[in-house]
Amino acid sequence: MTFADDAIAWFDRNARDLPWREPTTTAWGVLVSEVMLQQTPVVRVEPAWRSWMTRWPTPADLAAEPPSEAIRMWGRLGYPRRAMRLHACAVAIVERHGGRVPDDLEQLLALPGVGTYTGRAVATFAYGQRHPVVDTNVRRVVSRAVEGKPDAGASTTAADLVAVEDLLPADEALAARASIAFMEIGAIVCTARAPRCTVCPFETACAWRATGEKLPEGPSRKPQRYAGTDRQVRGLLLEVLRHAHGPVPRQRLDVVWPDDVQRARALAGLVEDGLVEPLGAENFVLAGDAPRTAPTRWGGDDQSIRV
DNA sequence: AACTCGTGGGT
DNA sequence: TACCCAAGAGT
Repeated sequence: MTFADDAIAWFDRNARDLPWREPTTTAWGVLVSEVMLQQTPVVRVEPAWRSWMTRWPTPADLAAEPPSEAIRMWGRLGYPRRAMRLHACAVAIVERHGGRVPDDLEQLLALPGVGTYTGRAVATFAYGQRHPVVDTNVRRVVSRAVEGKPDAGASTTAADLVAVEDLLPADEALAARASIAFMEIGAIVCTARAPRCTVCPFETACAWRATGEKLPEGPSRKPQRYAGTDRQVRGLLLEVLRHAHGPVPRQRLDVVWPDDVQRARALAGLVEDGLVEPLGAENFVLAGDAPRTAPTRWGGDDQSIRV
């Protein structure tokens, strides 16, 4: 038996029942799930994914609306730039690929918000191709089971892709199944802090298990602060803008954070990222929500019309 | 290569 | 309580 065989056998009995794994899920549904799952736990993604797919069943549906609607629907999933990139991704899919999510890896990787992991995940899980799909779970599993090390590097390297590809069965369909199985084992069994080695399909073959499965003492990654950072301030500002119907006066943003310098920097960052647009000197809206002025056939006065 | 970018649940 | 960490991408 191999790691892949054992992983597939385990997955067949233990896989979570997630909506984006249903056979009827489209490639767009898979892509949306993968972007939402970037750094966000499954339990929070699931309801958001259902709402999103109900409102925008195809890339063209999303592309037809302004980015502001995507940012609002994103809710509190975190890292809202992902919402904007997913919108840009939908637009690109319509423009470059006629509204169909491409099945070619190079074309996938060229889409906004689609990187090394997400591109391969879509090619593999939506289209059944054979690619190494390497996320934090897979890096950890391979690091432990194959290399005997308690944890892997912080990001995916070219060497990681090669190491994982070496584990994949030659058969395309089996390789795709092994990839989702490796991820699931990392998410459910071979977890970062409290691995459940006694129920792991790799228990007897695991190189790390053989060494006594010692976890490193300190934090393996650098501490991730939040309180008091620009990220927190951006979150507070965006929360106000998400719930606003019309333009938001600067004064309403001023009250969310006392430090003028930091607040201004955070707001400028949101504008720089394209999440927020200034409207005149003293008002702000989510990207795409600016009322457009259009000429009317009744005369010269500009009239604000929502488009 | 190192850094930024949200949010919330588990321990 | 504070800290860890979660299907990463872009610069």
